[in-house]
Amino acid sequence: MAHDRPLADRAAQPRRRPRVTAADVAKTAGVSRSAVSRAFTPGAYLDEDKRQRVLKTAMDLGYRPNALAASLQGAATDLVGVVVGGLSNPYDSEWLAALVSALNASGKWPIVLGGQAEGLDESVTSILSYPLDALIVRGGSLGEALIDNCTKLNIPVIFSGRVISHPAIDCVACRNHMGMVQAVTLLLESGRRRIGYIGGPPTLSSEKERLAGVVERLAEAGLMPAAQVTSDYSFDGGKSAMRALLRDTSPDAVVCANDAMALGALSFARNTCNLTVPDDLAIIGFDDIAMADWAEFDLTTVRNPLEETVNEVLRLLEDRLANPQKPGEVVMVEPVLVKRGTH
Amino acid sequence: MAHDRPLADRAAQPRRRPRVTAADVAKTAGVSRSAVSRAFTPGAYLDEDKRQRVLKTAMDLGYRPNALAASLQGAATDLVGVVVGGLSNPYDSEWLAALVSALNASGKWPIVLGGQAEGLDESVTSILSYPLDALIVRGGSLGEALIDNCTKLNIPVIFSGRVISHPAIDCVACRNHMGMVQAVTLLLESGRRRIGYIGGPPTLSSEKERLAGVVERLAEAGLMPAAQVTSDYSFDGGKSAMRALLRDTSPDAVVCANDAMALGALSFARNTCNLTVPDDLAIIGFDDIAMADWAEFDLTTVRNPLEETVNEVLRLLEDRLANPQKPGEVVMVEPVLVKRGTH
DNA sequence: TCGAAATATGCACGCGTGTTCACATAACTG
DNA sequence: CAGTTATGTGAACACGCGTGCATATTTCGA
Repeated sequence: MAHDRPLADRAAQPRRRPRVTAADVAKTAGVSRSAVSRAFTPGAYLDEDKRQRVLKTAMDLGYRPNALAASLQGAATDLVGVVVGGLSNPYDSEWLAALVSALNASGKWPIVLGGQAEGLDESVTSILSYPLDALIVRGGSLGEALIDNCTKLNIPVIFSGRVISHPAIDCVACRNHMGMVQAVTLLLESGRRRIGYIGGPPTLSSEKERLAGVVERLAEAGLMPAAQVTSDYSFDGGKSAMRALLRDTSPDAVVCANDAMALGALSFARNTCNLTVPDDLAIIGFDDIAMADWAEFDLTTVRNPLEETVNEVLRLLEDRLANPQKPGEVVMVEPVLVKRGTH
Repeated sequence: MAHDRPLADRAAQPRRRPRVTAADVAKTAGVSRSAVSRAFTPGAYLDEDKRQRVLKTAMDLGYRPNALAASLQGAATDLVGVVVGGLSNPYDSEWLAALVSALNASGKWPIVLGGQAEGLDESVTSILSYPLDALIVRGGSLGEALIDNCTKLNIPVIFSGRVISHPAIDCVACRNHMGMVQAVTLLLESGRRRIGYIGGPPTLSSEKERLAGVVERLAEAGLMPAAQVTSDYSFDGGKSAMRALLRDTSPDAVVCANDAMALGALSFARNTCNLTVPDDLAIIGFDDIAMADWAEFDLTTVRNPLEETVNEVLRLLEDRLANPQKPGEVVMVEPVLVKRGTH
């Protein structure tokens, strides 16, 4: 911690030159500091000539109001925390890119936490020292413990990809169960009967829902999963899972909990096992990432609508900021079965 | 702008409950506000019992020091701006993920700008209102105009993927020219003579270097590019470029300015034109993104070392913060030819 | 010409911190 | 016990800013 550094050291260290301040501009332009502040405040009384002079001086000195100091007076900071787990899942990357872009477009500035799972809780704790306007959390990347923290700090939390039953929390999530029912139904209709499943980390609520969707739809048809393996949502994880799965059983279809694993499974089946997809084996994924549509893969999958999800997150954010006391809202997004060439 | 909102409206709008403050904790715990501050400051004189009492109260109330208010006293904010262009290039996504992860690990909090090109300059201007410790800029996503702005605001700038000749700016970049020389040399050695090139946006300095590497190495062998097309660093762009290229010429090898385009080109050549790679046509990319190693592609490429780049960015950042006045540093990263199955 | 309304401006305050400074108490020292 | 030193502590200040308030200047109507 910087605090531990003795004061003598801190003085010895070359201090960075301080930022240009409104007082500096005032002195240079020969006006009062209030005038400088007013020059940057639309609608404030200030002689037009003087305003121009102040703005000119500010431009020369490279001054601009310090948003943090301004926020001390109660204004919004426009800073939004964004927590995303390990970015090994391409869908998370796409989600992050879309969200960052959308936040920027509406004048919010995302402080991003993620990339590694370890130390994430700690990072979130640190970031709560900043007066964020809100915190946006991707899926199961975080425990529910932080909700209390945020509530006490009056920082609204918005979950994406996970439903939280809490009176004042907003969520956007996909109907995972329904999506998987559609996928399995498609397989059953084309005569598949030995259907395996490659799942993600079993602790995630979305994973539980997807698994349940598969199992229950199969049960409805009087079937059980032909095999079931757990992996980590990554391409390589999908490959390993497929290896394990094919070692013990010979399914005629495999449903994967996300596209990255589906692509890995597909790759392993084709290139290592010389299986023909979909003739020997059907594979269906979940998410519909950009790569699913590439000719090499042409993956049949369940679309987890990205644009709609991000739009809803932003709408919830704006609503929440406009009315901090409103009750929590749960938005469900409808999955769409995308039939391509692997079923 | 929020400023335009009349005061009456702002008052009518439901104010968010203010954050718990040190004064609140002091009152509740029955101590002075100074004591609260000291309780959170390692090495400050404070009775241990009292400190525990304060911390307990703070925990109950959900208090934690406001980092922004604290930064007013001259401390570092630990906020770092990160500017990345449109994230259509997967290498940019990988770069962002690695950088965010590394920054988090060293206690810096990245404010991310990117996703769309339009309005990026404007966004950067907005974000400079915050007292950032530094600004990290990816490649050619931004004009040099902002350097002046940042210099005046005393915000250090670090470029990644681009060399800037400025006395006080740090950069990390790959020897693009050398990388392309290696790629072309490999093709020449295996007997290729009709070598085409698919380039990225010609305004980028890295693009100019890569193109120059290709052209000059060919010239050295007494050759000229068999064809040359410009595209946008995306997978689909690579497909289109390959279509255009094959319409007019029949090269025996194509060098691509990045992997995403190379994969698109590879996909088009194989799936649409039924060409055999590498027998009919060799394809070499640049970057070595994760997908290049997938069995479907097995792309021969020039590695643009990601981990090393990010490590250097972080080192430059720490050095710069430790010594704001030190001269700018240019770090060159060595590309590595990765021979796989497409040459 | 005089009063009132409109416009322009400086002073002072508060936002939430960390830290200095002066002071009060406790613990030693001789 | 008197004198010095260690240990705690609260009041006060500064950080950079926006804004309420009171005051100074100008404009306007009668």
